[in-house]
Amino acid sequence: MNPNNSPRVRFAPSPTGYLHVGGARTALFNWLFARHFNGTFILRIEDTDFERSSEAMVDGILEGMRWIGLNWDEGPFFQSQRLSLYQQTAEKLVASRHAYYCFCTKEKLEQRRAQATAAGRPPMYDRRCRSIAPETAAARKSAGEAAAVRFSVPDGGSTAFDDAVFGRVEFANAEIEDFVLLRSDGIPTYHLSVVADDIDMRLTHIIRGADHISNTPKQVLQYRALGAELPVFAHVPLILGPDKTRLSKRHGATSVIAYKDMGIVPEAFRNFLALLGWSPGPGHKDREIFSSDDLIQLFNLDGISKSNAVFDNDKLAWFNTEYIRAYDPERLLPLIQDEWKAAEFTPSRSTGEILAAIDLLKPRARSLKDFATSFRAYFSDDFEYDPAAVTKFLSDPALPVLLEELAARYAAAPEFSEASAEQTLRDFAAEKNIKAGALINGSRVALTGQAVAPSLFAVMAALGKDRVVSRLCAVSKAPTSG
RNA sequence: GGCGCCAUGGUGUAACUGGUUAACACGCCGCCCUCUCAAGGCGGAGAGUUCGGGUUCGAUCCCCGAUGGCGCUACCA
Repeated sequence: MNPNNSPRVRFAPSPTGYLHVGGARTALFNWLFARHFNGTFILRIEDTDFERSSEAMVDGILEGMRWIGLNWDEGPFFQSQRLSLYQQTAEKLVASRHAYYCFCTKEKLEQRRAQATAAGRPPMYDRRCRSIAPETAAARKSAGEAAAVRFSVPDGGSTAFDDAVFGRVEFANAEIEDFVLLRSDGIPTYHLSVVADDIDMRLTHIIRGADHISNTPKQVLQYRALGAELPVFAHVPLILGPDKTRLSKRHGATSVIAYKDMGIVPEAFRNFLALLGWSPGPGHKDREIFSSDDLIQLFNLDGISKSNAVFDNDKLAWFNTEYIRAYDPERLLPLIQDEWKAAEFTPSRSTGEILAAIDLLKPRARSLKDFATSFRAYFSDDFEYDPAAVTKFLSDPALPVLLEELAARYAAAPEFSEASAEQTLRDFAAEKNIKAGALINGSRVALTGQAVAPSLFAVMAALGKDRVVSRLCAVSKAPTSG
C-alpha cells in the first residue's frame, strides 16, 4: 500500500559453496516475509572473497532458489561490482574519525595473535595503529604504504540491539575488536560491505542466521557512525544434523539441489523447511501441510523459535509422500518427466495412459524417483524384474504354466475390465484348486516386476489386455529367477 | 579460554498475560484389511518440560546458579 512502509529484505549468500539447506531456509523466510507484507525481496551475492568465490557457485545458488520457487524482485547484485561504494564508505568513516588506517601486515598480526594466545591473552588486535596521527597516517598511505581500514570501536560501554527473535542482546565494547573494514588491497570485508549495502539498498529488516548475532554489534556501531537508521534484526536459529552438530556434508545431502536429485517435490521441501524453526502458532498446531500461499499468509517473525532445529530426513520424506499423493497427475507429470529425462527413460504410452498410471501409483510413491525406477513397467515394456520379488512370489515351478494358462483365458475373454479380470482369475484358481493369492502375487511380479504394487486388477486394467497376456506368458518363456 | 545465544518425548513444534490428565505431526511398536506393501484403517508406548535452588496458594512459563549444546572469536562470509 504505502511504498515507504513496505519492507525491504534480502538474501545475501556468498558463492563459496552451493545453496545449502540453512541458506535456503533463510532465503525462504525472507521471501515469505516480503510476500506477506507486500515488500521487496532482494538477492545479493556477497562475493568479496575472491579466493573462495566462483561463478559456478553463483549459478548453483540461483538454480537452488528457482527450484524452491523463490523469486526475487531486485538483483542479483554482486558486491564485487560495487567496490567503490565500500571504499567511499570507508573513507567517510576515516574522515569522521570512526575508522583509521592500519599498517600492520597480515603476517605481523598472525604472529602477534599466536603470541597472545600462547600467553593466554585474548587474541584481539591491540589497536596500535589507532594512535597514529591522522595526518601521518594519510601521508604514509599516499606515499604508497599498504594500509587496511579498521573501525574504531568505542573504549567503554556496550552496544546492544533489539532482535525480533531473541530480544535484547548486548555486548561489552571491550569484547569487540577494531575490526577491518577495508583490506589493504581495497576490497571490503563482510563487516563493511553488508552495512554499506544494507543501508544503500534501504533494507528494513535483516533476517539471517543466528551465527551472525555476534557480528551484529559491529554493524550497529557502523550504522551509528554513519548516521543511518537501524533496521530490524531477526536472527533465525540454525539447522543442525541428526547428531545435533552443525549440518554439514558429513550428514549427507546438504545442497538443496541434492534434494531435487533425490526426487523431492519442491513444494514439499519448502513446506518442510518453513516448519524448521518457525510455526504458524497455536491456531494451526494440528496442521502440517501448508501451501505456499498458506505460508505467505501465515508467516511472521513472532513464529520464529529461538532454539536450533534438527533436520529430520524422515519427516521430509513424509512431506514428500503427502505432496505426491495430493497432486493431480497433470501437476505431477512435468516433475516426473524431469526424472525420466535424468534417467534417460522414454515412456512408450499415450499421455492418457501415463496420467492414469500416475494416478494409480502415486499413493505408493516415496519419491519422484520411483516413477523412473520401480514403476517403469507401467510406462514402458522396458523394465526389469526385481530379483527379490521373483524369489518371493514366482519361485513355484508350477506357476509359469498356470500363468500362461491364465493368460489364455484373458486372451479369449470377450471383455477385459478390472472386475472381469478378477472374476476370470478367481474362477481359474477355484477350478485348479489353488489359492487365488498365489496366482495374484505371481501375476503381480510378472506384470510389474515388483512385489509391491497397487491392487492387481487395477494394475491389469491400467496395463490393458494385450500387455497382461504377453507379460503373463513371458514368465514361462524367460524364467527370471533372481 | 573469552563473549553471546539456546534448552518441552528420538525429531519438529503447541500450551493466551503462571492454574491443562503437557497437545499435534514425523518416527517407532502392535493389530486389522488380505492380493503384495514402502498403501490404507485402528490402537499403543514414549516427555512431567536438562538439573538444582528461589519467588508464588500454584510454575514448562518469572529469577538465580549449574550442566549441556550451538555460535562468534580472520585483511572468510
